This record gives sequence, C-alpha cells and structure tokens, in this order.
Amino acid sequence: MRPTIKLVASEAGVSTATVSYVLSGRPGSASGPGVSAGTIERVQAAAQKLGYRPNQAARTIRTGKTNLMVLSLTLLSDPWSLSVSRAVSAAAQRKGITSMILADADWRTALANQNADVVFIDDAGLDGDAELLAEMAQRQKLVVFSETLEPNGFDVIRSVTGLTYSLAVDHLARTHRRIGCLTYPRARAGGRSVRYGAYVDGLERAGIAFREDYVAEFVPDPISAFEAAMTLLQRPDRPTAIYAIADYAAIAVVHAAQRLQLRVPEDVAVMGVGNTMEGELMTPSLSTVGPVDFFDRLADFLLSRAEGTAEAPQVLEFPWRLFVRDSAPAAERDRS
Amino acid sequence: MRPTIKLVASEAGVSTATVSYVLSGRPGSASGPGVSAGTIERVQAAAQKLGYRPNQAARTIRTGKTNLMVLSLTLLSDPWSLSVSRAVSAAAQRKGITSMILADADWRTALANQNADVVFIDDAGLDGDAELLAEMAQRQKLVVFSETLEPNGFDVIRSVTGLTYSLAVDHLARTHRRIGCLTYPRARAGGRSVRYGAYVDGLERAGIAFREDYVAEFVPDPISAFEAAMTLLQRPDRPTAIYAIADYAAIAVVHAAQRLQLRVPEDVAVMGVGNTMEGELMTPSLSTVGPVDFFDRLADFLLSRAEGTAEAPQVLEFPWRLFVRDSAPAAERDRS
DNA sequence: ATGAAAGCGCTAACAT
DNA sequence: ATGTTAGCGCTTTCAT
Repeated sequence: MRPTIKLVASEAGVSTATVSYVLSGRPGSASGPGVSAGTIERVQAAAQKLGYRPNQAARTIRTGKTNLMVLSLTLLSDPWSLSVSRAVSAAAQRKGITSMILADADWRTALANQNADVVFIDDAGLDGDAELLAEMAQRQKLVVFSETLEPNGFDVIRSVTGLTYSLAVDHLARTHRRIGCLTYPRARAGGRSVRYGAYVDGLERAGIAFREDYVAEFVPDPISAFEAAMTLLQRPDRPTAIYAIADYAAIAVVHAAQRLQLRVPEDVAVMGVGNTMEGELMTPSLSTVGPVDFFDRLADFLLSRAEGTAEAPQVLEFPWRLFVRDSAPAAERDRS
Repeated sequence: MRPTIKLVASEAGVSTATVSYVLSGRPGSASGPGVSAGTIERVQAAAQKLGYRPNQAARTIRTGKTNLMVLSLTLLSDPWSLSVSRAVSAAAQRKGITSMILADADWRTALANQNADVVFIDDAGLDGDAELLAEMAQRQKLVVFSETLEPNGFDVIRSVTGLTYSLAVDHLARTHRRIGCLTYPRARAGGRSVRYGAYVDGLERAGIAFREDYVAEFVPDPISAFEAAMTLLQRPDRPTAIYAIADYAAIAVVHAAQRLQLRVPEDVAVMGVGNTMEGELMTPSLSTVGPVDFFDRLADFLLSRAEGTAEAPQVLEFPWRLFVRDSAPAAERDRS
C-alpha cells in the first residue's frame, strides 16, 4: 500500500492538514505566520522517509486541477509537431505542469474520457467538430488550431488570414513561371484550404496559367510527400519551382530533387510553409513563410490558460512573414 | 457545473448505485439477474440528455485504475518511436485505454507526479535509474526497454543478446573492408553500448583493423546523424560501407550519400538497426537488423500489464534477424 | 432488482 | 500555529 498523507501525518506527529500545507507549499492560514520551520522540517523528513508521493487523482477530485496539459498532435512525424511539443513541454515543466501528447487520429474518442487543464488540438477541420469542441470546452480549457473555426467556448489559434501564405508563391513567381504545388487532397469537406488557395491566387496574380498537371497531392505523411515530389520532378517539362503546403513536405521535395540529381535551387527552387526549425537547419536551408516566434508564444498561451481564471475565448492570430533562405533565394534583380 | 452521477440518478429516478452499474456495464449483483432492461434504458436516456461524462479522477481514486498508458519516448523524431506509438495507441484504443506520449527527456521528474496503469520507458540507461525505476514500480506497472537493466519490480524488454546486432556488421564484412560506424557518443556511463560493441566485435571477427577515424559520433537526432554521415563520407578514403546504430541514423546516411552524389549501395552500402517501417519504405530500401513483429508484441504486452493482475516481472526478449534489402544487398557469391 | 451508505486521498474552511 | 472535519464523484458492500 502506497503511503498517504495520513501516514505521513502520524509519522511526523501532526495533523493531515498540516502535512497538506507543507507538501503543497501553501500557507497554513491566510494571514498568519504559516507553518513553523520546525514542523515543516519534520513533515518533510517523514514524507521522505516513507517515500510519500501525492496522489494526483485525489488532488484533482478536490481542486479540479489535473496539472496535465494534453497536446493532440495528429501528424507526429511533422517537424511542426515536434516543435510544438518541444516548446510546450519545456515551458510547462517550469510551471510544474506535465504535458503529454495524444497521437491518435481519433482524438474525438480518446479525449472523451481523459481530463486535462488544457488541451490543444492541431487538427479540427472535419464537419461536426465545431459542435463537439464546444461541448468539450465546457469541461476543460480548449485551444484549437484552425483556419476556419470560430471561438465558441474554446480559443482558436490561426495565422493571419489574407495575403500571408501567398507571400511564398509571390516570391517564387518573381523568378519562375513553371511553378508546381504539393498539397493535401483538394476535394476536402469544408472547401478549399487556405494554403492551397494561396497557390491558385498567387498564379493568377502573377498572370501564370494554372496547370492541373503541376499539382501533386499527398496524404499527410513525409513519405507520401516524397513520392508526390518524385512524380512532379520526373515530368519531362518539370516545374522549375515547387510550393509545398508544409515544411516537412518541402523538405521531402528537396530530398526528391537530390535523389534525381537536381540541384536546389538552381534546377528547382523550393518553398515550404511553417518556418520550422528542421527547415532552417537543413542544407540548403529552406525558404518558407511562417509565423514569428510561433512555438514559444503558443506555449505561453497554453500555460496561461492552464493556470488562468476564466477569460473570454479569443482568436490568437499570428503575423506571418517571408523567410528567404537558400532553397529559393531572392532574384538577382531583387538583390541589387 | 458538470453533471455527476447523482444528477443522472435523480433525473432517472434511481439511486446512484444503479447508475454506476449501468454506466460501467457491471452487473448489479454478483449472481442475480442484474439491472432490468427498462432501468438501463432510463438511465442511459438521462445520461445522454444531461451530457454526462464520467469523472476519471473520481474513478481512479476508488478503483486505482487510470485507464491511462504512458509511453515515455525520448526521441520522438525517431521512426522507432513513431512505430511504437502507432502500434500501441491502436491496440489500447480497442481496450478502452488511452495512451499518451511523454516526450520529455526528463521523464524522471514528469513521472513523479503522474500516475498511469502502465508506463513504458524507452531510455533508461543512466546511473541511478535502476534504483529510481524500482521505486516507481511500486506505484504502477513499469516496462523498460533496456539492454543492460535487470527486472526489479519492473519488466525489461530487450533484444536477444549475443550475436544478433553483429549480423549487420558481419553482413557488410562479407563484401567490404572499409566499414564506418555512426554511433552515439561512446564514453557513456554504463559502459560500451551493445550496438556499438557489435561494430567493434564484428570488425575483429572479420579480421579488419579498427580505425578511429571511421567512427563518427552523433547526438540522438536525425540532423546530427546527417552531419556525422557527411563527415564520414567526405573523407578522402571514405568507407565503402557504413553501419549506423539506429535506422533513422542509417536513413540520414543515405540522404548524406545522395547529397554527395554517391550511389547507394554501389558507392556506399548502408545498414541500420531496428527494422522500422520508414527504412522498409524508402528508396533504396534499408538493410537492417531488427526484431520480428516487435511493435505489435510490445503493444500486446503493455496492454496485458495494464489490465492484468500482478505477475512476476520478466525479461521479454525479442529474437532478431537480418533483413537484407537494397541499401546493402547480398554479395554476389552469396547469391549463387 | 435496487438502494443506503461507507470511504478512496486529499484540500480548505473553520475552529481552536 | 495547528487540528477537526466536510466533502469532491465515484464504486462497492451489504441490506432490503
């Protein structure tokens, strides 16, 4: 049997209340002198001796706090997910909160039974999700990454809508006419995605005719992205530039180009979306569009929700900008 | 306020006990006829109407069951981790158990406060871990992946010791003399790792002199592995074959070779360790050594621990074998 | 077949 | 400064 607060109390010769105060670091009374130093020491010694560990479930039932933060990340192999996880778990640990990843495409089922102080969901696009999320938000703080949903008891995180994604395609269109696109299947419920839309709009703005055969689709998976890139690059009149709707897919494009002995950016320029660290570190470094400081700000926001009192749900928008790096450098005329 | 069992009971006009029986699917009495169909229906209707969700913390405090399985995975970007996660979370969901990933290098701190029915730890090599794990095992089932630890209240999973890793180096030594190695830093607490040891032993068996400059070290990270591979492959007398101590590192070697316009396996043969799906799917497909059916068997074992009664801790050994694929094909003389 | 009630470990309001 | 105690939501034993 695991030692309880009661056992610690009798070992230290004090009451359970005192033990609770000492072990949770709260003052014994609101305005008094608190627990005396000697008592604190005795309690800690007793707890140490018995190997006492607080029962988190019992705490939760009393306080309503779980000290748990859940990140529902659908595509774990995406560097974006890793960056989220890294930033959040580091920040959470500093506050004594544990963060765990739910890596299940079916978070709808899994989250029905688990409770956390705050849960972050990175992929809530499907029909009916809005309703489900609103219900979930009544039980726990909920932060959703979505380009389409509006706050409804839960917060929404998104990039600034408008021309931000288009920066990538605009950048390529300065020096290229044959621009391909790697995207998720376009026939999705909920209409055309913003990221794919940026491609179509960007071509139009640049006066470039849309070519169906320059669009390759992939399922959310690096290997699938790689294969799509191979298809695109093996065309006789292959594109001289490729826009991929996520950094990890753009990275796959670079790998595919290298496999085919194509030089990046000389033979094919590549742009991603997301501004992940992996893209920044690779060679050639990946040109991309993305938010500034996204991951750290996300982490801070999640923590403020985990700790904070009830606040009105909000939309947290991230300004994006263009990161010009080696995989798609600036045009000569831009540099001068 | 979230609806409780009490509210459901009064809504349905029954006692809380009855609601509990219905909602948890247990029979009302050990040998009686159980709850009547009509009552079941009324209770379910009431629960549905109120949007009742069981409070997991309250359940846990009574039953000691969390319905939670925690996977502590240190290197999330390793395909091995993804495979573990995929297999386990699918299997767990079938049993109504949630599995979550703890992606924190410091699991020692994080797990002190969280409780789960079973926790899997993929990286318990450091000094003092043995003691810590033994203590943790008193609170919850613990399954540890380790090549060196022995069961002590917790289960240990490992590959069959002996010549299994060596198969990789032996395979390369059939056709190569200049064999390089990509390994984690060798000067680790706890002595030489088995995987690196396989390299040294393999060379010796093949009568090949060890060359310090053919060993490149990397920290557990794909990018670091990539850089280490670049170093090795840019040597004037570069190795003609490389053994990497993990599949993801071997994959990085292949990428590095392609970057340097080297053909795999003609210019450099590559072998990994782990037999992950990513290695199997890539082009050229990765030759590797690894366990058969590892991930599914691991998932089953974890679940049996999560549900099962107390059983003596054991060592679960996995037989490994050689998977000869394209990145290091069989020698001509072997094929005949 | 159903209900009453004890109690899991802990916190927090209140009493001393 | 410390102790007493109610009660969080649920399961489970024991009555009826």
